[in-house]
Amino acid sequence: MGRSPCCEKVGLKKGRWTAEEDEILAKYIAANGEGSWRSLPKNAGLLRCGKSCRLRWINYLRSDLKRGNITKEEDEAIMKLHATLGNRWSLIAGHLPGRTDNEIKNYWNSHLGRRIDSFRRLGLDGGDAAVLDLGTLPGAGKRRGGRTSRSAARKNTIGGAVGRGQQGVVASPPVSLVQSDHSVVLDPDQNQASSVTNDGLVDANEEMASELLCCTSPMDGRLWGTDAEMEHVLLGPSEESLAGWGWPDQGDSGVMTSSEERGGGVPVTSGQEEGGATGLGVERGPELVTKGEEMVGSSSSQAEKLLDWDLEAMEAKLWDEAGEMWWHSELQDLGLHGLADGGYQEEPLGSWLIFSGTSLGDVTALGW
DNA sequence: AACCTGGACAACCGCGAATAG
DNA sequence: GCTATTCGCGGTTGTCCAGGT
Repeated sequence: MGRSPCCEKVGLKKGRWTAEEDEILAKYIAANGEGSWRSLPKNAGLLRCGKSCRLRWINYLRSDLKRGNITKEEDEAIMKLHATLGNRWSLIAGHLPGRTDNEIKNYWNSHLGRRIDSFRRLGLDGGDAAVLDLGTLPGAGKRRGGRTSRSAARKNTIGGAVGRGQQGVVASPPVSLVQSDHSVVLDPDQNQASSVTNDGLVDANEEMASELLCCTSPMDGRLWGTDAEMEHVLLGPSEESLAGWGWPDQGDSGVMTSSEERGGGVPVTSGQEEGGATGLGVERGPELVTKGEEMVGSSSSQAEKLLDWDLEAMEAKLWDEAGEMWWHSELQDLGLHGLADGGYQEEPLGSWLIFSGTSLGDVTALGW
């Protein structure tokens, strides 16, 4: 049985609300209160769907809404809450007075998600425990519109270009792993992961903790992780650790994930699992590629897909500053230049970073 | 100066849950 | 208990705008 539309759509206005419409809606609700959204537009004299009126009121016109930029404290709260609650935006919004679920969702998609995505890309660091301040990462700070830099010219979402609006990282929040309605967070004080439900912490699983990635410190809001964890961030947990955790089995589901559509080979769940449980996306990288191993064929190709850094822009910057592509010669020194199928020919800098084990610190020391 | 591009945010859409009749 | 309706949520798309080319 199909559902009847929430309201008669013929002749109804769509798109941006005008100031006049806002005024009519606000006055009507002030006089009659919220609710009865279906009949509201007709009674108020608005050519809008009741659903649209509700959205407009909840997300924009309500007097208790807090306007203005998300504060640093709110930013940190969102990070922490998302690590625990996942994409349950309404629940997160419930902890942030004056903020709407839509606002937080948009903020996450355009700010925090990208920051974490950047962190994950930068996290292939052979050094000590990586600790990055979110505020220092790309995407931090309020900014409106406009192109950013040369790096913006190349689409840098997971697996490459995605359709407008998909915003890449949305489907795979990296800070927690979910089985059904459980998510997993890591307590930096105890260095262990805990399984979390809506009701709160329910059990700790140290074995899982050793396998799971964690990038967010719930305590101070900074990205956090040991070398091993950073490796997991980029290369993914082991097959065994994911057993029973709803890892999307390519070919079984019959539903092509967005990454599969892109041919990326890095499965990403759609975010909302069948059956109502909100599933955080789980992203797993290719097999671990160890420095010093023979780097041929699919392994190195997979590593490059995983690493999908903005290598073109990075190369350009290094070229600008160093005046030469010295990594080419280093690859030659490693005896790797010229491999037909290594993948690095298209991204020699990426290959050099992988093969040489150059760390984030090394790259940033170069001014990147 | 005109066009292109990407970021930010508002709004829409579809679905499931809850509720009313 | 069944069906229709309403509500609320999360994902997605559309639009605006400003910086880059």
